[in-house]
Amino acid sequence: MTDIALIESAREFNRFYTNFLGLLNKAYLDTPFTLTDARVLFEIGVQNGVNAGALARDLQLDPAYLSRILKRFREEELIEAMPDPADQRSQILTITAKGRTQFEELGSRSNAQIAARFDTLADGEPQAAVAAMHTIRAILDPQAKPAAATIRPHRAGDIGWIVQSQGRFYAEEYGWDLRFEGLVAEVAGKFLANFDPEREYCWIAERGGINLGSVLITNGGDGIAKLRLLYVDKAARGLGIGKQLVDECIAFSRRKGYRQISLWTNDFLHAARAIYQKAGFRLVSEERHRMFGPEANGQTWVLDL
Amino acid sequence: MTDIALIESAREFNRFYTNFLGLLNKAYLDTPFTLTDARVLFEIGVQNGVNAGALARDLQLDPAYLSRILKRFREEELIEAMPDPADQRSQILTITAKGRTQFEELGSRSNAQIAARFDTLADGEPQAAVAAMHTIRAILDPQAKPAAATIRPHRAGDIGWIVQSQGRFYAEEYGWDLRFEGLVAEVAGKFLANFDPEREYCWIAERGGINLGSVLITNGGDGIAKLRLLYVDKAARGLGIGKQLVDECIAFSRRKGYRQISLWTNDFLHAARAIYQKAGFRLVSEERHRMFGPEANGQTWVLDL
DNA sequence: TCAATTTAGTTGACTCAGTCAAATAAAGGC
DNA sequence: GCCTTTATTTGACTGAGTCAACTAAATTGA
Repeated sequence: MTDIALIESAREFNRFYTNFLGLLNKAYLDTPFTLTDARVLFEIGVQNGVNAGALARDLQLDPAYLSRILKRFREEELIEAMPDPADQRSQILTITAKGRTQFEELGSRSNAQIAARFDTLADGEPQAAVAAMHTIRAILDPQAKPAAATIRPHRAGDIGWIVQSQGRFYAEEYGWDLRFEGLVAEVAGKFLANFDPEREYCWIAERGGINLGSVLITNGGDGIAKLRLLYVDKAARGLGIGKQLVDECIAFSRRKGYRQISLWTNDFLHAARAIYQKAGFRLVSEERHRMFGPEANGQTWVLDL
Repeated sequence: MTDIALIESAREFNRFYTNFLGLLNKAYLDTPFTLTDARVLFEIGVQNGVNAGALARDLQLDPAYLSRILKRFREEELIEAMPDPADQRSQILTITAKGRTQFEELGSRSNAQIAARFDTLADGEPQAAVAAMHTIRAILDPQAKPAAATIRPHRAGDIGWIVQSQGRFYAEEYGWDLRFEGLVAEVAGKFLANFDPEREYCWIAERGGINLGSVLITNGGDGIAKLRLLYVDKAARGLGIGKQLVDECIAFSRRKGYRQISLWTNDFLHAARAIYQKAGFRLVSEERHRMFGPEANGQTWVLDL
């Protein structure tokens, strides 16, 4: 039986968000569409080829009411409907070019609306809000498949993100002191200050605007690529992101003609070591250290290319 | 300018939550009240003695429509309305005993509804969902924000935050390239790596768990304190945070026996320069540079202590 | 001090979003 | 082959919510 305080907190949020959405949704008055119209067109745009009955269920609309909306959309040539070959009773809905234009117009207006709201926020607040939205969605709608993480090159702010998230992680999980964060900052700072795009790279894993992971390749000289600062956020572990990042490093290093990749890790990072081992890295040395407070076991691994 | 991926994530969540609330709100069909009725009674129950005009604004309801609902509630003896002594046009609304009973009945039904949903979740998930709701509320609801920022010493992750937010800010506002972010990372990294708590400090301005500003004092040798990386987030400007941070620096530097504070800034940072001038700093040198791409005018200021 | 304007709330008239029921056509089950 | 169920459509309707005009009270400016 869930704690009453949690329930009341959820209800209070729901009252707040009902108002918040009410404010956002008033904007549809600037278009000829009602909110429900927009929801319908949008859903057809997103899952092109949807079944009308499924649409009514997804959006919790009265089928009779939806039918009228769809009829009007057909008349306005925003969508096309055709009988499902598998079941002549059912209708398959697809968006037309004209409908796609309208869909994009609605999308732009909606984007502008959220942007206007998010632009008033402090740096980090939109990310924190969206990360929280991802959390709620994942809990309340487990069937919704989270979008796959994409991997992209670094851009402004990412190096700072690397420093912040890894600094915080190692402090909280392993009790490492701030010298570690300082080292990460210096390493990452040098990477940017002396960046050689021909032989060095930084990959960022991201989903829905939220950074989830990172890794760098730097030029160690003598044909050796250095794999540094591999990290996957706790919330995104087990999804194969770490492996994807390491695979990118290996492919890049081969492409750039390095003869070997070398990396330093600590033995308590089990998931990372497993990735390295499966990728063919071998352990070449090991040393205990207290560089950041608690005693730890540093390891150097290499992969011949 | 907020990242489009964040905006689209927020919109997707809004579509999902519109449906989720739609499902919850259908439950009102089991009572004689509409959703709007319930929102009205609930809000009067929560802020007993509310002004009718304020209620209409808070709930974004047409005053004519609200008037009819309130009339019906008066007839059903759920609420009482009396003219505001301060303004006879205005009505003060209070809930009656009967209304309170109904308010609690609605509350119970709503609690049961959320409980039914939360009880299907795994252990810890309701807590995680509600924590996420608090996060969203705290960010999006200006009224929920504490007005004042607090200033605290740095902790794990803050240096990364400084690198990220300033790196992004200078890139977006002034077109500086990533070498600036690299420099900030190195400076801040050295600060942590060689930190002398007796003579150096980092202050962070924070509100509601979100960082809003920062500044460092480092030991420049020869009795000179260096003021570095002063920054206030766009969303928090004009609140006096910058001045507070600079004041902290001056007080600390005097306490630690420095003879002078020195700092380097760029002339386009007008607000920062105004703070320095008001604090008594004087301009001692100036030089044009292209360290980070576009040409800029660097300035060194000092304050004798 | 007074007239004009604005504000708070109410009532009349109305629109149309959405619901319910009955209809038709197609599919499924026995 | 017949009965039941499902998908969709259309007719009729309700009532949530909007807009305008009204009254009473407060504010503003001359």
